[in-house]
Amino acid sequence: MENTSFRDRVYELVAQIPLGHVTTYGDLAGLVGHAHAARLVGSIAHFGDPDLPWQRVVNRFGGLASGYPGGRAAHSEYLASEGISSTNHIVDNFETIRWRPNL
DNA sequence: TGAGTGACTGTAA
DNA sequence: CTTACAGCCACTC
Repeated sequence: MENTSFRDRVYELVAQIPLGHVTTYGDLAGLVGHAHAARLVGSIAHFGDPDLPWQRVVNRFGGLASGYPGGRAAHSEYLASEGISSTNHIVDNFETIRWRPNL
């Protein structure tokens, strides 16, 4: 029995994001089978498990999230501590560090 | 139980 | 930058 709810799949994926890499809400949503549910990923991020590295999850532009606790500044600094440099609230080399579970 | 809200995306204006 | 519409599911109240 696979209790594969949308939320559980997102948890698994986010938990598997390697250090120094990031992914997008749309990608996570699509990977769990709901490409139009990017919003869900955001909701789950807010109400879900705070221990997961949501800071590695960014929007389609590779930019920082809107409601991250502490603001985008905190988010950018958090990413910097993982080796992810960012400029103007947009992660550097976004396409390069963009992680995918199929890889 | 039901309504409201949301850390998003895409297209359009 | 803004607003608007449409789509998805989970969470809070």
